[in-house]
Order: sequence, then structure tokens, then C-alpha cells
Amino acid sequence: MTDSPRPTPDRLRTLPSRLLAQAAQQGDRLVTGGLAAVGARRWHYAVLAALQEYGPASQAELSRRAGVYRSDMVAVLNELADGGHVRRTPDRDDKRRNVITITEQGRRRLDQLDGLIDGIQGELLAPLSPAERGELVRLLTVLAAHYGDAMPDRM
Amino acid sequence: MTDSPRPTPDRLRTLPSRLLAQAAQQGDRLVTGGLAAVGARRWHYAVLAALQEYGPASQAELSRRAGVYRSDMVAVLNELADGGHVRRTPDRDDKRRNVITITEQGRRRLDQLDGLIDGIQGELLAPLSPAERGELVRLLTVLAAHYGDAMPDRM
DNA sequence: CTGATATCAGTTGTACTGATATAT
DNA sequence: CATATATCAGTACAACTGATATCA
Repeated sequence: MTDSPRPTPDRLRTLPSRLLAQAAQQGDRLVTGGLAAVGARRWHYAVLAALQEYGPASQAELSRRAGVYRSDMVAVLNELADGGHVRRTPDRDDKRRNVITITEQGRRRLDQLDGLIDGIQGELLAPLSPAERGELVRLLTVLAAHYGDAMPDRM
Repeated sequence: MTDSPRPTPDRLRTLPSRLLAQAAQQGDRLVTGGLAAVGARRWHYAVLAALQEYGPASQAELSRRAGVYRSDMVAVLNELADGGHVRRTPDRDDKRRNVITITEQGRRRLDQLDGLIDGIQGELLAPLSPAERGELVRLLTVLAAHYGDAMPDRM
């Protein structure tokens, strides 16, 4: 009686955490590759999009919006500033802060990246019908909302 | 007319590749943490499961089954062999190969990890109904099958 | 010869930690 | 004092590359 019924023979191929990892990895490959082709990286897009959608912000605030660590944000903003996509100006009201603003050039860059990223999502989800894509996004959104509480602080 | 209609305001929060990355990361966290608590790592589980499901194999064959690089497989098997979960024996018919066999102790280990991993999947998918979990797995499986062709060689 | 195998050494990228100076 | 900010230095780990010796 020490034998319990054998688990599904196909553990590995049906394991949700593994399937998620596989799909996410493929997404990363496509996105990273596509962005690299135009000299951008993932966080560049995330930061530009966060800036455009919610307006100027301090670096710490941006970290929270985009999900980047404060420590890593520095390098990302250096690169974006070097490219002229973003401006760093000291905050007069709180002298600890820099206020990050997207530039006109940054907006054009974001438009370019938007198109690129959108095409890549289509490639990533190619075998799914529009309804299935919607359902997948819905399910993943439910999960994301649930993790929200348990996620790290991006300290 | 250079202005195209602004894309969804909520790009970042609805971007499939990002949602996948988030969910996969949470899965990794849970799985890695759970396995670490009993002194195991992700590849240990994958390799033991692959061995039990498809029988003994060479290291290269195992790499393909489990999705580990040949170069990284060496260390994984060293650890599994040190723990007595796996046996490495030279193949008489093809002297390049080692034949990897799961031991009785390895089977017990796999049983333990199976229970652990199963519990973690439940935690990972907690907010989804059984039907939704099934649908998510189905969609991800379609994606995985589609990537199959384009995936790296695990050289 | 080509090709596969096991192994080792090493790079890259990203998540993540820790500390510091400065300001609130 | 405790807390938040920007910055820098550095760790841990996984994915990935390249080379080598051995053998089919």
C-alpha cells in the first residue's frame, strides 16, 4: 500500500508552470530580438510607455509603474537620456527626486516600438484565434491581479 | 496626418508577452522556492520525471527530453548521482554514451517532488476555476506545439 | 571524413541584495 | 529620529556559446 496511483504520464508536457515558462521564454526571445534590431531593450519600451501613459514621474515612481528595480532604472534612464528619448530634471519641490519627462523624440521612438511590439504579439500568439487570444489575456490578467499582493517591491 | 490613433492606453498591463512573463516568473518563484525547501532544483525534477516516463537514456537524449542544455546536464546529473537518485553507467554498445538510469531512491524522490509540484500548481492557479485552468493549459499547449519548430536545439 | 557525445570554461542578461549620500 | 530617493557595487542563477577529446 505504499504505491499511490502514478501521476499523469505526461507531467512535464502538461505542467502549467512549465508551459508558462516556455511561452514566456518564446515571448522574451521574440521581443528581445525585435527590439535589439532597432537598438532598444525591453525596459526602454516599458519606461517610455509608462511615461506616456501616466505622465512625468520620479525614478522611484517609474520603477513601480514599469516593474523595474530602482537600482536597474538608473542604467535604463542613462541609455534613454543618451538617446534623447527622455529628460532628467531635478525636482524643485523635493530635492531628492529627478523628474523624468518623455521628449518629442521619445514619443516618436515609442510609436516605432509600439508597432514593432504589436507585430511581435501577433507572431507570439499566431496559432490562436482572436477569441482565444482574448481568453488567454483574460486568464493571465486574473493571475496577475492575484499575484499583485505577493509580488516583490521593486525596491 | 502623421498621427495614428493612440494605441490602448493600458499597453503594458494587457501586453500578452508581459503577462506571460509575469505569470511565468511567479511560477518560477513558487517552484524554485518549494524545491529548494527540500534541497532540489527545477532540472532535478524535470530529469527524474523524464527518466521515469521514458526510461533510461543517454545524456544527450535526456537533454532533448527535459529541455536542458547538454552542457548544463552534466552538473545536474552530478548532483542527482551524488544524491543517489540516478546512476551513470557507460554504454557498451556506444562507447561515447553514458546510460542514465533512475534508482529506487530516485523514484521515491520523484514521488515526493510530484506531490510538492502538484501543490504548487494549485497555488499558482489559485484564482482560476478548474475549467479555466484546463482552458489555460489548452491554450498554452497549442502555443508550445507551435513553437516546437522554432525552439533552440539545446545544443 | 562528418557527426554525435560528454565535459569544461566562459559569457551574457536579469533578477535581486546591500550599502551610501542626500534629502524629507 | 525614521523614511524615501538616486546611485553604485556586487551576487546568484539561467540561458547560452565555444572548444576539446572521444568515439560511431
